[in-house]
Amino acid sequence: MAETGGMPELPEVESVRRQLAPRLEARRIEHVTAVWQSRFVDVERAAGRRVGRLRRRGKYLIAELDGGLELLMHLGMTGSFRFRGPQWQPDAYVRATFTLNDAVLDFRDVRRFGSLAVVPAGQYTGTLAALGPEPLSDDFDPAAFHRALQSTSMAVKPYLLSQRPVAGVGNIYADEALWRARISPFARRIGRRRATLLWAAIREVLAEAIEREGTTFRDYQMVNGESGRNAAYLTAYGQAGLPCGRCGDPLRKVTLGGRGTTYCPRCQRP
DNA sequence: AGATCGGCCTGGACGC
DNA sequence: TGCGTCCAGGCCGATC
Repeated sequence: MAETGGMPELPEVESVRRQLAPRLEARRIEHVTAVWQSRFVDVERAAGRRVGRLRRRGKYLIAELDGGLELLMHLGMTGSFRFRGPQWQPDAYVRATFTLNDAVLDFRDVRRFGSLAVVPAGQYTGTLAALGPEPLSDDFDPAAFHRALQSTSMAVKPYLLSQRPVAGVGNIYADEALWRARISPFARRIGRRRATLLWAAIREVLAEAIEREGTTFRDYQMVNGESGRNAAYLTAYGQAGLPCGRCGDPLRKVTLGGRGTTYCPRCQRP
C-alpha cells in the first residue's frame, strides 16, 4: 500500500513556523517571482514590504506585512520552504521565490496543492474565515467543543477535517486522536464525556507531534531539510492490518468522506 | 443553509 | 521493461 502522506497539519506547520520565523521576521521582501499557478493570489504585492510577525492559524502561516497586508501561506500536501545555500539549490518544483534583503527563500511544492495570497490584514475567506479555535490555546474549550459536535449530523471524523470545530487537525491526527479517545470515526453527535476525551486526545497528539517536529513519511520536510520524528509513534494512521496497540485486533482501513481512515473496529466505539 | 461530491495535481507503487 | 491504473488528500466550488 502506498503511503505518500506526511502532509503538513498543525504540528508540521508549527515546526516550519519555528524555523522560518527567525529568518523571515524583520526582513524586507525585495521581490517575488511566482511561476504561474492558480492557487497564488496577489503574491507580487508582497514585494517591497517588510515582514513583521510570522503567526500560524491552523495549517496556515500568516506573515504580517507593512501597509496593513498579510501574506497567507498554506503548504497543501507537499509544500515546503527552503533557503538557498549549500544545503539547498532550487529544482523544477520551486513555485515561488522570495528575495529577502539578506537571503533567498524558495517555496517548493511538487503537487501544487499549496497556496500563497497577499490580502488586507484579517480579510479571510473560505476555510480560514470559518476556522475553529486553536487546539492548544485556551480558546479550545471542552464544553464548546461538545456543543459543536452536537450541532452537526456529520460523522465525527469528516467534521474534524472541516476545520470548523477545531483548527489544524488533518487526516493523520484525526485518526490518531480518535484512536486514543476510543471513538469510532463514524460516530455522530457524541456525548459530553466522550467529547471531553476527544478534546484531550486532540491536544495530546498535537502537542506530542510538535515536540517531535511533525510526522514525515516522505514529502514533509522542515526549513532545514530535516524530517519530523513522529512517524515512529503513530498508533493508527498508516497502520492498517497491524495489531491495535490496545486490543491486538487488526486495524482496518476504510474510506470515509473520501479520505482514507484507519481505526480499530473493536475498541473504537460508534 | 448545511452536507456531499468531484476536481485539482503529481510521483510512486503496483499489476500485467 | 514499459505502460496503464490507482492512490495519497486539503480545500474549493458546484450541486443536492
